Amino acid sequence: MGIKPAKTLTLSDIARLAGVSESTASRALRDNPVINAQTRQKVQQIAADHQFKVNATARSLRTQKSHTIAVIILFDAKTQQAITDPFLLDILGVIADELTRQGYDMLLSTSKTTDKDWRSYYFDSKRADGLIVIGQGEHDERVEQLSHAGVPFVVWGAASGTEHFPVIGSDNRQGAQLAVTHLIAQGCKRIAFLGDIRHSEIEMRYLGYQDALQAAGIKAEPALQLNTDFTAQDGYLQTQQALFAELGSLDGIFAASDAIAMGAMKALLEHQIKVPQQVALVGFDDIAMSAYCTPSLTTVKQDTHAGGKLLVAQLLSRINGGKAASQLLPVKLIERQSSLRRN
Amino acid sequence: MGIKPAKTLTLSDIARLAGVSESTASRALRDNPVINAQTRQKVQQIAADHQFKVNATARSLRTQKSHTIAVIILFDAKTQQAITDPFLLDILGVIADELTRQGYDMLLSTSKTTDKDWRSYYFDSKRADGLIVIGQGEHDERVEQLSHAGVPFVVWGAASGTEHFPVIGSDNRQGAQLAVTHLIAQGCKRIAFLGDIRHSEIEMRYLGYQDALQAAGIKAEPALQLNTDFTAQDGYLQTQQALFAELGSLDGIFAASDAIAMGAMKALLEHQIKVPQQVALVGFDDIAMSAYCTPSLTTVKQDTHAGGKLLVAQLLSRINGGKAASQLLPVKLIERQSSLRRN
DNA sequence: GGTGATATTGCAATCGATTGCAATAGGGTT
DNA sequence: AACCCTATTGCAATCGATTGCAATATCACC
Repeated sequence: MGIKPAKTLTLSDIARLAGVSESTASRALRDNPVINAQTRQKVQQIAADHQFKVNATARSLRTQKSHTIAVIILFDAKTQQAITDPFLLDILGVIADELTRQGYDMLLSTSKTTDKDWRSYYFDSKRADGLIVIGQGEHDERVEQLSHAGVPFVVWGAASGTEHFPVIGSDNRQGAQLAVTHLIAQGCKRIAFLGDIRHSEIEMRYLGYQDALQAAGIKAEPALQLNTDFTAQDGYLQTQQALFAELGSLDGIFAASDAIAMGAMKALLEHQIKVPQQVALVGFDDIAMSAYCTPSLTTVKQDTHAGGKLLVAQLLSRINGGKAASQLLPVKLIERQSSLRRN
Repeated sequence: MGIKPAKTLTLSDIARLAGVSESTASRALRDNPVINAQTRQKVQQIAADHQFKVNATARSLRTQKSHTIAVIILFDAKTQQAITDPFLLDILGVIADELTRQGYDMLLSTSKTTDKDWRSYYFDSKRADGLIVIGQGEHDERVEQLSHAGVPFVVWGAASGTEHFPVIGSDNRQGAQLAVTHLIAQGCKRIAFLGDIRHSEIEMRYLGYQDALQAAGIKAEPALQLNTDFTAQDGYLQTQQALFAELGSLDGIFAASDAIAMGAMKALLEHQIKVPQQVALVGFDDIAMSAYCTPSLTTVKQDTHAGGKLLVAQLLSRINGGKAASQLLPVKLIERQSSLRRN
């Protein structure tokens, strides 16, 4: 409709147009019942006609609420590349939708960028009312510090039980146990673990791996635990390089993420090792691609939908003066071709 | 260090502590050279000691700049699930890092959530100084409207040449042509196209597909163009369902994204069709997983790094009163197993 | 007609930082 | 000693919306 200079309107413009005071206009727009119904409608009509939007900045300043949540994605200092695991996208999407549904905006940042002081940067500066931290990294002290600073925040990760902040996450230990028990049931005797146990979540998965072995009376071999970054590339390299010596006798792999598993699968197939006949393989996450590689990947499905919603719910509760509690989400084993031998 | 009540400090507190006026304190913190060096240092020292951070809201209100960019991810009305393609994560990560490097915050939203009026919501409300729109969807009118509203924004997508806003994107047509020419060089004669040509980017890829066929003197068969969503699932289903009749004679597939390609590959392999011997396959994007499926996927690599940086650079230039121009980024064919027959 | 209750509306302060302009203090010059 | 210049600093207005409290209007009821 032609180019408008589009000098943005302010509340006072709307008030003037409606012939009322700014206070009345403000109250009318916020549906304050104390305002006469006719007045309210008139003001709202005029505001709508002019596409007026309250200046979020001014409102935030006055109300001391930003209605914004900062989401911080932590990841390896080592991998240090941009966020990369598809699993992150999953949960990020859920969080984004859920926050919007609740009337909050989402400020996104990666740990790479926001170097040090999230508290100051996001909270003290009033950029955000609260924080969602995804992944604890290698036991990041920054997270622990936050809890001493009175900042409302929740973490996606693995609770150790000793931390002073709410942690929402999958039951990693249980999931790993399911996975490895399944491998054992398929006849595997020597099962490798691919993952970096310095991450709390992975550590839990490692414990679950050990639980399953122990329950089956199999002795865990430390040589079969291979530190592996969260990438298909490293899954490939580790499998290739480190497992070489073991390949003859290895008959199962539990990878701490689907991306890692796919890398491992590539390495196995490249060496003409049959999956699952010679080596059975299970991943973790159930990213979209897992069902579509060949053979399709058995994996432990995390309920990202529930997780994202819960993160948001707990954080908002915390912001509104309530309590937020840690919570463990159930996981589910998805059996596919990469581990099913009888099929 | 114990729990501090942590009443957030304001500039006036800092000023008082330093024994200067608020104006002096403000100027000192902003390194205004008019302030005496000693005074400046003293104020900065005190601010640092108390971990003081300027209230971003108040600053924004006063300066009329939010130093925030809204990133909007558009996607299918149909698929309507949360953002899902790994490719998005790639470019999103680059944009996030680049914005932070430039001192901007990033507000993220998906089209699902922000229903209609981004202009009002993000710009008029002063939530953001500018917008980055990723993907044009099925020729979204909202994008065109933005350009008439004086909002600084840039789009990741495909330029048609007629739009009134800057579009940054890969040379999709050229990329598709490379891919399909490569397939033809591998001996393919009947090549299918998987992708939804209602998206401008995909439309360009389709044109490139036709270019290559034409250059080789092969007649394009409309029946071989299959509308396919951006998911492995739909790639699988389309390949399975629609290509059935053609499978005997089909010898090549060009998928408009790697995710689609992986779904297609699954369908092919499931039906014992040898890739690449019977059907050669090429994707688009070069997501991380493409190198690690089996056979590994030949694909057209988009330069997300350059793209993200360019989007940010152009937008900031536009915000600072300069011009922003559309730009086409070169792409590269990455040859892998899924299409290499002679190897 | 008087009085108190109720429904609406407006005044003015406030959120915290920034900045144009005025004020002050030294310093140098003649 | 008078005067101008420069270097620093402070005063006060401003950004736009919200909200406690006061003001006014309206109405019912005795």
